Amino acid sequence: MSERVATGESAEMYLKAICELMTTDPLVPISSLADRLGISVVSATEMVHRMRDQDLLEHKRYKGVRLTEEGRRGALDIIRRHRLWERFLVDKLKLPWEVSHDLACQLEHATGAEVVEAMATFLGEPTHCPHGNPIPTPDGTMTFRPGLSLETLKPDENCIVLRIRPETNAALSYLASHGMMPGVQVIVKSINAFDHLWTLEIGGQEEILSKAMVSRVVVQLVDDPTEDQEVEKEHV
Amino acid sequence: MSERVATGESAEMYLKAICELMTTDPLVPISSLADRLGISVVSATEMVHRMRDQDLLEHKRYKGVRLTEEGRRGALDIIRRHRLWERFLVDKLKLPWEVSHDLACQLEHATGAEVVEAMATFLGEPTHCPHGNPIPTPDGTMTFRPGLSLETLKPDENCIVLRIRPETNAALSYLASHGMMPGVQVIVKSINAFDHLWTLEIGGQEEILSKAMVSRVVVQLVDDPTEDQEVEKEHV
DNA sequence: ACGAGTTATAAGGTTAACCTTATAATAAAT
DNA sequence: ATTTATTATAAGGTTAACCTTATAACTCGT
Repeated sequence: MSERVATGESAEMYLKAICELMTTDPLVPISSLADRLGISVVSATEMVHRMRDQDLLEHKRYKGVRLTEEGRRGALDIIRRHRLWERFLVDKLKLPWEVSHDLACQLEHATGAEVVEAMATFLGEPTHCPHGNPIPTPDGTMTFRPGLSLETLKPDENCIVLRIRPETNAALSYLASHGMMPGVQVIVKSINAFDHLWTLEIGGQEEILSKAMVSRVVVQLVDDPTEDQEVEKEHV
Repeated sequence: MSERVATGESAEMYLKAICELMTTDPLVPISSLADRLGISVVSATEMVHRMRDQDLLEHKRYKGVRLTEEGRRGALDIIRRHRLWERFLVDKLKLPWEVSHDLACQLEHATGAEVVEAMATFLGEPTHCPHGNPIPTPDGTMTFRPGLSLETLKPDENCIVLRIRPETNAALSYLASHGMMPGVQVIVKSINAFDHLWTLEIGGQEEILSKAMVSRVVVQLVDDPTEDQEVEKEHV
């Protein structure tokens, strides 16, 4: 993770986007990529070709795109830079949790290895970003804390938020405004199967969220559901 | 100094360069500009035209370029961002003094007002960069500590280094390797008028520097030249 | 006041990263 | 198996920021 692998800011954005979209399927359709980056499919295809020529990825026609080992290294490098900047912005500069993502997007492209590693030391080698996602190590490893999607829970189940994912500013702001952030306790109150609305108790407050939002939250079950109030005190 | 005035990284570099070259003459020839930015005169001229159309500067044919009020504001904004990043890199990340300039050049373009001001607070509202140059205030003021060029001194004169200027990585590294940095005491030992070499005592070490390098150092005279050793202890 | 040297402009080229519109190839679903 | 929807490619355009080479305009020193 020492020398920069991608040429240009743009390629870095592509690598990061592919990495994020990879979680559902390792083969990422160019259309999803274009969609996420807010550019046309034609432009994305062009860029994919350029990146294929640089051995950053493979392209299976009509199927999608998959990172090569070199591409994966580059992607993790950028994600490391990104998440370290997020930690800095939140922990040191006390900037709001929700805006740190977009601000880090600017900074991540302007940071070489020397600065990133000095930052990591300065921040105390953090392992997770403020949104709960793991920070890749310099040797290219990224391990998620085991958890399950909030949408798999049933009413009355009790959990702690591990992370929000994928990270986009709009979603982060929205969830933050409902108190949804890593470390917070959530209890499923009821699920309306008809219009897909979830009523949740988030850190003691009752909130209603759509299934789409609920599906972005990864949690860890709290096995001991004796008295809600008691458990809450333990964990918040 | 809130909203960004310049379009693109490149324009920001031009503004900064003009501001630095302005110190000798308020009318900066395009050729000097091109020289400093390491680009062709034709390209610099093109860019100057674009920036003139954006009212960032005026161009007096065959004379040079002068910043408008808007351009000046933009330039000071970038210089503020740049010098705050330098302080961060040196003070917090403990990166070497000489490399901080180039690293800050990357970061300065990736930082909006919110981050810069949060940084300033975090750093304790510093007034000078690690090379001794003043950090502009958010309202667009920049005041130099009064000083004189080291090249105006005579043998046996005694001074403290205030700043190095203009900042370029090569010059900073070179001067740093000879112990020349703000706060250090310098005594002029002898000046060879023939090949323009200056023999100096820099922080107790005898060093030889060219006139070109000496001219980049701004100092403050030490009025009390009783016993060199004594004075040194007071000031280092 | 003229010629050397500087400065500006004109003309045409390059690259990266985007765009639109139109057509062709393939996958998936009836 | 054929239609529909997705995906890819072809063709041509745009913008910012650079480049070179050539020519024109101007300044300044003698």
